Amino acid sequence: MATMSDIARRAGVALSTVSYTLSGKRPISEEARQKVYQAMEELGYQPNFLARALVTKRTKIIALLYPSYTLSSGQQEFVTSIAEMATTHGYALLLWTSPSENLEVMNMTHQGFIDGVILMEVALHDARVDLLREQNLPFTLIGRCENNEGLSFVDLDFDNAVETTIDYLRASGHTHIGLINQSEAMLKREVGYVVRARTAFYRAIQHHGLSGVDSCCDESEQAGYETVMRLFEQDPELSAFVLLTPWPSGGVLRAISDKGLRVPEDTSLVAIFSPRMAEMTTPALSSIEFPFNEMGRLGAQMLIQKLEGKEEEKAAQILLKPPLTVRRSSGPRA
Amino acid sequence: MATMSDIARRAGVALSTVSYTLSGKRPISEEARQKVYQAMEELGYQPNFLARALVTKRTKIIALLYPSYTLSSGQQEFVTSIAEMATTHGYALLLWTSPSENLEVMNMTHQGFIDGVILMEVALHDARVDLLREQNLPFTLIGRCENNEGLSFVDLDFDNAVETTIDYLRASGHTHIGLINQSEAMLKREVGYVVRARTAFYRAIQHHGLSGVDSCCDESEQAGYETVMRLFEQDPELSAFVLLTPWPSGGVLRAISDKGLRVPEDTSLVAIFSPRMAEMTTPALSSIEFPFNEMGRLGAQMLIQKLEGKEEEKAAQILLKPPLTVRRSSGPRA
DNA sequence: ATTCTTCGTCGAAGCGCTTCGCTAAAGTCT
DNA sequence: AGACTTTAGCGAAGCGCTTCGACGAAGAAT
Repeated sequence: MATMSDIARRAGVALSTVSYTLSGKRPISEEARQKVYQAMEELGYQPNFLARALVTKRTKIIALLYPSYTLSSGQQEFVTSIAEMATTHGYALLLWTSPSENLEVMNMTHQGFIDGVILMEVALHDARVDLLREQNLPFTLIGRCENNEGLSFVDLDFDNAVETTIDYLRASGHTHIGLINQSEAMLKREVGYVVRARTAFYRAIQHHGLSGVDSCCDESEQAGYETVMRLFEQDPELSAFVLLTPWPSGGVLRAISDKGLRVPEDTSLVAIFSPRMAEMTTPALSSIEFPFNEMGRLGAQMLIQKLEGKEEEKAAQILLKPPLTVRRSSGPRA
Repeated sequence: MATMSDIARRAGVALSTVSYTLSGKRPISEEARQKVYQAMEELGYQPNFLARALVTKRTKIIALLYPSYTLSSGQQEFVTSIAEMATTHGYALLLWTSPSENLEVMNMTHQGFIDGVILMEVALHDARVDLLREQNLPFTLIGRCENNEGLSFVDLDFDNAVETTIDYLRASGHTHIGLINQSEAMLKREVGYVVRARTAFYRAIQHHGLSGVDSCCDESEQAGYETVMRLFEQDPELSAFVLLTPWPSGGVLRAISDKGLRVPEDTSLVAIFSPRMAEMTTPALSSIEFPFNEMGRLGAQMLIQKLEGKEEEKAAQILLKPPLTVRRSSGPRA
């Protein structure tokens, strides 16, 4: 690999001249510029970003920090839109796992490699936030904590989403509603939207004088089946379900069908996840249009602005309220 | 941020002594070791990986290189398993996009930042392979080219998968079969499995004296619907479809249903993609069990072995032949 | 007692780049 | 013509680390 000093020698100029021709931070004569470019061409020069980063303290890498080894269903969909936004702005995306039980790792790893961080699966009380603050690393959240003072985040307004859903179901004549939430593990970790969805669910139920039950559900077809069966045992009069995780959907439908019920005539289903997922089932699921792409893009954009712009802008806090799209899985109670 | 020289000063030892205590590459007295650790503690020292990498020429970062901005359906599922394997071995994963029409980007970006590369959506003739070779960057493929001499790859044996599928359908009495392939764009780019699936399809059709039609299909419900309708126009006697992309599945089922046909009584469906996706539809799709996790893990492992081990092991070439799982979407022709 | 080995430590070079301060040469102004 | 600015380019310092060679002080061997 040719280095700058190779170029300098070959072009017959000083090392710094080469650097300045590349960066354009000082005027360079046309003549020198030509010689430098030619030398670069001949030697197949490629700048070493590591060396540059060591000096400039900027790597143009941002990290996507998620707590477990495997991303939970929804979170995966953020990745590409974040990566796209990052790439567009000349940043690369580093996937960074920190098992939430061992934050030590976060300390040691990648010091200096990362310009900023996007936090996923944010918990109500998230130790990572404190750590990041302490380390003085710029970061934004996709999701939010309980106390969000001074934090930049983009999140879906789950309270609103659940309320909208319950309103809609109530208006369709449903009085006994089940909530099928994310996994037990995520609830235990107090991941923001999981807790919020649950709370909002019971608040809305109570507010309208309805009757509701909820359950966590793992990310598999079978779990969906079992969860529905269990909920029906708790309340045989259930006529509607709200789904927060896509993978169990098939099992949910199977269980309802096994119960001798039809969707949407007897039982209504409303999903709060990616529309692409909602359209895979038969019948297609009515759903709150979870704007993964927009959220990912916004999160990345907010971070990049922090990195590029003047440090002290106010923390941007964005709460999206996507509409409900009615598909084939819901309707008036027969 | 405290640096090594801060530690050295505080501990009253030489800079190099600090370095050696950390790396253990030379013996250090217990006494010195203690002083160093204490100083590190007091100053909250964290090593700067950038500086280290500049010297050692290793960043412990591997890149996942994909050709477009957005990952196509299947590819997404590799990401987490690769990330997991990488993390386990102390590597981080960088998401790296190179629009296939502009490989220049690959040259300039991230020189020095990347120890090795995993290539996704490999085309039969893939310019990126040449480039990577030229740059002397270690890499492995998930997928494969036409000529794979000297390449390390892990791929699903699509020829075998398609043959197995056609065999099964034929044995079930189906004689007119449709193939619903990935998008036109991917076929045009000659992405390996897209081309191979198509070729293998017609080879198997011909071999058994069946009749077959194929079509590309974009990644949406609507596209699935339209594709099926189009294929039925080409051959009204179709009684089975092979699916290579999950998102259109809902639309495929809807179209079949609109035609007044039932699955599986009238029409059989077999998928070649992730079982999780196959279980979302109703009825759940029979499918070749695409081993995303295993492939991702193997791909990452192969690369890491290259990076860690002796340079010159033979290129590992792994071709997986997963079995067909029959679910509810297929059966004997009525 | 003298030489030969280890052992623990130190200083300095160097990875490939950016950037600062300086200096000639050339251009501008009275 | 002299003083003053501007322009283009040079050399050197330094980013934070690894690693090499050297060197006293012990301990082992003769």
